Amino acid sequence: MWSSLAGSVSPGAGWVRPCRMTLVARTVEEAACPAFEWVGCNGWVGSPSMAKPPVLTPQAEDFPRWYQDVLNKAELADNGPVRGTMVIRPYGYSIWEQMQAQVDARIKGAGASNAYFPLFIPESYLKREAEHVEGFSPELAVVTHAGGKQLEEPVVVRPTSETVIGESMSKWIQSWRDLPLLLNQWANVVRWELRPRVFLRTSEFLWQEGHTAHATESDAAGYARQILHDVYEDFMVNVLALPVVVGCKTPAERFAGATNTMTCEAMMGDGKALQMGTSHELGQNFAKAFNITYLDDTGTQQLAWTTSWGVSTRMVGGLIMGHGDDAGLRLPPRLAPIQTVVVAVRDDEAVIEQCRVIAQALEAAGVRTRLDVDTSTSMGRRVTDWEIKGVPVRLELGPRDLAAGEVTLARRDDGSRTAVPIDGVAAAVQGTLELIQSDMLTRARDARLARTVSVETVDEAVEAAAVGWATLPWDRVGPEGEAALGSHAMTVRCLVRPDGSVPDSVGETDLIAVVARSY
RNA sequence: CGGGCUGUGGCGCAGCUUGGUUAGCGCGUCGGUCUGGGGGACCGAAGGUCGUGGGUUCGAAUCCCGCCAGCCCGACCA
Repeated sequence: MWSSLAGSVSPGAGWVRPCRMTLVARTVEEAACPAFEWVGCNGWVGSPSMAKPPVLTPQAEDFPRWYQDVLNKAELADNGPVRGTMVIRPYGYSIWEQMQAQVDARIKGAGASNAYFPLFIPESYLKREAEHVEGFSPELAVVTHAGGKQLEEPVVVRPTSETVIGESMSKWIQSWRDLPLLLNQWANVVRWELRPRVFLRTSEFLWQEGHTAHATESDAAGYARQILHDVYEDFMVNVLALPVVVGCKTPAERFAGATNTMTCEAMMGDGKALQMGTSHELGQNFAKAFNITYLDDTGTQQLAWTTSWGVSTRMVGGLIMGHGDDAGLRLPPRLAPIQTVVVAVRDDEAVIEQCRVIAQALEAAGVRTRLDVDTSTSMGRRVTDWEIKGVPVRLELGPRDLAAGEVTLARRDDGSRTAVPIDGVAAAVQGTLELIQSDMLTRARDARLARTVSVETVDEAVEAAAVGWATLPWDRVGPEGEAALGSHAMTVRCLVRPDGSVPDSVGETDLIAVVARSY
């Protein structure tokens, strides 16, 4: 619909700003909440004594509670009746649908095709790959009874589908001509969780899981990286406006059964990290377990090399916590299900008619538009509601605007309001949407840099990661350092090269570890 | 699984210490009037087996015991 922004995807040099430890001393409150943002956005910042109580719990007061408030008041999701499950409400689901559509298009662009594999997996399948079953068994939901009697072999509800898909791959792949086999499925999966959080960690969630088989290790490695960069990083940076750090997981943090796990990590509004998506090289582990073999062009039987990769509804949580402020959600225009809302200020025939005309013009220009002529609800209430829902641009039209031939354009991201002529408003909105998209990315990147500190020791990293992220040489950490970080509820989120690029393997020298608290 | 806590209209809470007629409050919901440029005001209404089972008592939301559910904090995960 509109051209992609100029910003390049690759982080390049200078992706982390080295700075003094003094910056670390800033409290979370100071970093997250500059001043009186809670009063609303702009306009009146009345005296605190007169101010109404904030609609949402301020982030600086209680970030988890703020998150809960946003989920409720923006009508994104409820808790389900079974602990750890969630009900995704229509507005929340429309956000997910946007993610699906735009990720799916990129997946197709990478050559993969969608298919569907069963929810139920024979328990024995999981057991075929030792590390895999060990990693997942604690969180498996297992069906032992069905059809009124006990099953001969229990079936597990899929926690991920490497095993069933591996079984199909072994049937479908005979020759080198069948490779690469590039599959994807959109599905729900179940991982029984002890500490659930809506969107971030629930016992059931929605995701996309890609599974591919290749003739050579380098083909598999290349494809896993193609997905990582061209699908995930590109989507997160250019659509979600979240400047993710992309790197390799340490062996301790690897996916169960993988030989290499690569990740996109985003910083949330409270300085914690969130794993937004992963792409795995599975080596020949699953090929061996499921006998995925092919005849090469010399007639020799060979084991295939497989990959898997996924992003989930967790990204919705990342979007909320990555961009949200004390007035609620802030959606980047390219993702927003509603990009612009046209609000009629008064119950006035001419005003409402003009609103309709404007909304039609916007739709015709390809802007996802909502018309709000619910004048029985107070203006202030409607404005607040649209802000909580994070709609990027709000057009307010009342008798005063109409008389002046103007409409008031309010930006959700920075709270600014300007009058624009009604003639040509669609073009103005389109321009503003592009501006918001790039400003949100810039703001998020600056915020992350400001809270990322380069240090030299594990102890310094512990201090720095209390409020943000720390980077330090990986050879100063090692398995022992990783354990030490764990005792402070911190982890190495990923390993990157000094220039910010993704290592070929974690065995490279001079790698940098990114340390943070995480969700 | 170990430690701390909570169950009262849709949501958030008060009441319990010291038992006493009709269980309150805020938000939300519904109706109405005035309003309307940043969660408007007023009037009226609906909505509750006080988690559950037992016990004490003339009388239990309140005291005692059991059970259940949930929340927060410590080991795994997209």
